[in-house]
Amino acid sequence: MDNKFYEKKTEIFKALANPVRLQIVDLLIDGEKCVCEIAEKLKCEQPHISKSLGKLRSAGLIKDRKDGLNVYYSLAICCMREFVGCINKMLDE
Amino acid sequence: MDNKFYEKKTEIFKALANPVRLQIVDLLIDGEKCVCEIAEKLKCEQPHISKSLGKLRSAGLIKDRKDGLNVYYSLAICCMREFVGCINKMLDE
DNA sequence: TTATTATATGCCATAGTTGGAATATAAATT
DNA sequence: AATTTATATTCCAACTATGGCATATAATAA
Repeated sequence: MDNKFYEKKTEIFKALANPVRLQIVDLLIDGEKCVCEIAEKLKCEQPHISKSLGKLRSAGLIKDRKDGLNVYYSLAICCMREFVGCINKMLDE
Repeated sequence: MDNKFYEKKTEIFKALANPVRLQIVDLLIDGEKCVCEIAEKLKCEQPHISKSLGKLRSAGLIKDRKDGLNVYYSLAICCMREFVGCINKMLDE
C-alpha cells in the first residue's frame, strides 16, 4: 500500500496517543470549547493545551472557530464518538 | 477522570500509532494470520513483526492462538473495522 | 540427541515526544 | 497608544520509541 496513506493514518493515531489529548477529545464530544475552558477543566497550563489542540488539529481530528479573543475547538470527524465509546466499553471489562 | 483509565486508553492509541502496526491491523481485518505470513506480506524482518504484534497484543487489540510452531494472530475488538473504515474515508477527502 | 523451523527477546544507537517556562502574537478595551 | 486578556510559539532537558541485528526459546522432525 502507498506510504503516504499509512503516514497520514499514523499521524492521526499519534495525535490521539496521549492522555491529555484523549481527555480533550472527551471534552469536545460534549460540544465545542475554547482553550481556556479546556485548560481550566483539565488543570493544565495554557501553552500545553494549546500545543495539544494544535496536534489534534493538524491531524484533522478537530477544527477551530475564532470569536474575538477566543478560539473554539470542536470535533471534525463523525466516528470519534463511536470508536471512543467502543474503547471505553472494552476498558470496562 | 481516573489516571489509569486514560493511561490504558493511551496505550491503545500508541499501539496503533505506527505504520507497520496499522498495516498489520489491516491484514488482520481480513482474517487471522501467522507471524511469518505477516512478515512476508509486509516485507519486514520477523523480529520487527514479532515485536509489533506484541505491542498490539499487550494493548488488548489482538489475540493469539498457538498451533504447533505457528502463532496465529487475529483482531480482539469489534469496532476496529468500523473505525479504520471511517478514518480511511476521511483520508480519501 | 541433533537439526530445523517459527517465534520471541535483548541490546543499542538514532530519532521523536513530552511538558515546563519564557516569550510572542493578536484582538479587545481603556 | 497602552493595557489586558486569550491564544500560539519557541527553547530545551528528560524521557520514550524505533527498527536492525544477534540471540534465545520452543515445538517438531530426523
